Amino acid sequence: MSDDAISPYTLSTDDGDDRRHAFWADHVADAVLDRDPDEPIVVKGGISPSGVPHLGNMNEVMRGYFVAEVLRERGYEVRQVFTSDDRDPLRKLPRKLADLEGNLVDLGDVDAGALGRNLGHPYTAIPDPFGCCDSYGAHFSNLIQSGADALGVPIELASNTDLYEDGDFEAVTRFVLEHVDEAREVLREYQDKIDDDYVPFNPICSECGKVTETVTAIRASEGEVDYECTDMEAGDQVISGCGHAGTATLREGKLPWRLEWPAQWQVLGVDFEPFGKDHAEGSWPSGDDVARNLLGNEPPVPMVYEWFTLDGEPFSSSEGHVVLVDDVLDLLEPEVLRHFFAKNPKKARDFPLSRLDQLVDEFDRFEAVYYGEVEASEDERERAERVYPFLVDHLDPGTAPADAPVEERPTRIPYTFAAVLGMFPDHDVRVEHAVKQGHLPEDPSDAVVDRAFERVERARTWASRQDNEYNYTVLEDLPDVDFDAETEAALDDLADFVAAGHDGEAIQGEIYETAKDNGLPIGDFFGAGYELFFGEAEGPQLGQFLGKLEQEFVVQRLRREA
RNA sequence: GGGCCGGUAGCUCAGUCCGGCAGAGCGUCUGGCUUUUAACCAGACGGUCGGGGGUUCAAGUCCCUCCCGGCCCGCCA
Repeated sequence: MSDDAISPYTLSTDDGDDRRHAFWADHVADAVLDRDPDEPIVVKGGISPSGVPHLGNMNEVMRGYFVAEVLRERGYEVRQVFTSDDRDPLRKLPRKLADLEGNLVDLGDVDAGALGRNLGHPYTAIPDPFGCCDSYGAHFSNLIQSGADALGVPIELASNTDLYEDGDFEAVTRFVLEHVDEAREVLREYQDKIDDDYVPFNPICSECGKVTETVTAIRASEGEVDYECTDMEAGDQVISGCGHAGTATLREGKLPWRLEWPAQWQVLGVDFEPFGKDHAEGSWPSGDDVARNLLGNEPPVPMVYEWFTLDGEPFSSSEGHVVLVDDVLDLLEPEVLRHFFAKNPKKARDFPLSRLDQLVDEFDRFEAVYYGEVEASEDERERAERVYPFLVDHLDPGTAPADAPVEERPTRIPYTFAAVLGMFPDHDVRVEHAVKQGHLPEDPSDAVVDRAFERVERARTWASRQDNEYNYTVLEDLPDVDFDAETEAALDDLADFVAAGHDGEAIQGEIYETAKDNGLPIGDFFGAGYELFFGEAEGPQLGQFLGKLEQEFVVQRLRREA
């Protein structure tokens, strides 16, 4: 490894002066600008379109985005390029796929045989299993693009296949093959398999279409190599070659990853690139080395980000433990999700679908701190003032709170209260409750209600998908019930208790008392309550729940009056 | 085994780069207010800053060491 290799842990490094930033992206932007980059400054990310692009993959888009936006705010022209490494060969069949709407689909539900026959082929040369896009690679690239779109991030998607076919990679590929000895020498530091016959170029077999590994002759000046289509090991299985011996141009193949990444930096002029921690100790040092000591380039400013988990478990496309951006945006507003990605990339975090309310509450506070509505520490305020404008559409980055038009400030209903509102099917009832609780102004305009109630729909979807304690629908009208005399008496007693004004905990206790006083088995009494309010045999903790509803409604329903 | 990143209140996280009283929200508890409340207000409880050692007038922050978790250390990407 070269001695001047730079640490990818950019956020852990000293600026070298007294600059102190509330936002990590400012720290990175400083590091980029210290290089005196030419404009447009290029921020890159990229993934292999091998399967379902889940929320974790969005780090690759969002981490770069915030740096790009900070640079734009400082007056620089910035391109955010995203490479789809779609010339990579399919090495194993994914167990789960996703259609263009983001719905997960089992491998068995598509033509798995057609996919299996394409092992070893570039993703862009494999038919789209859903038949909707030009290729397998294009299909999943589209999903990445729509994820970025949904979060309002303008990326320029660059297909590796196109970069090869259009000749953008030709010069650097030729250079590598002309300096194959030096290339081997650099790579040998990182890979055991580099012998004197190793050629860092993988031609695509003209006969069977597979990405091959055996180059038998190099004619760099003529822009050609000879190859033999030999067997290829992929994990624990072998993808067999067809044995064809042929000739390929430098546009008809690909560079191996350790060279391809630095080649992208050179061809696209990349100034900054974030990447997951899996690259930190592996391909980053080798890429840095290749860029400096083989290609003679300065590598981009790097930044390692930690991975996050989904409900405490690693993302796993194959096991279906994934969530896509579109799924998440059914549950919370884009700005809340952007806030999640604006947090310190050095920390491994959980994305808790089960506790999304906490994530939303955190954002609501962050927003309130920005607008100076709540007390906060100096650090917290500094961070909110700097970061918040990057999260929302209604402010430009760099806007100080004093300059922010207050009338644009969104009305937010606390998330769990929104979930409670969601239990009522009737719109007017929802509004009534929200106004009464002070979460909406008196006589709110339709526009204010519509905007605030977007969260009600989301919270309702959340309750339904999580099937949690908010996933119930309150019956608007008295259901057709027929209780015995004891039950009716007990319900009347409970109604009197509620009418006297007690909180949920007290009501819960009283339910037990009332049942006992009237000689009812407690389970039957709870059942009667669930029947009355939900038309179901079971429900949420009843006392707590009734305490959350409007008293008059509860009393009338308990008395079977409405 | 080696390298790297992380570990702060019950939960979610700021604060570590640059040493200066251990912080916020949620949750819990107490009280208040609203002639109803999950709302609102006030307060309380809650900590071995993973453990230990060192430097310092002063350490969550710097140094050493150990523990735990993740990533990397064959190929691929």
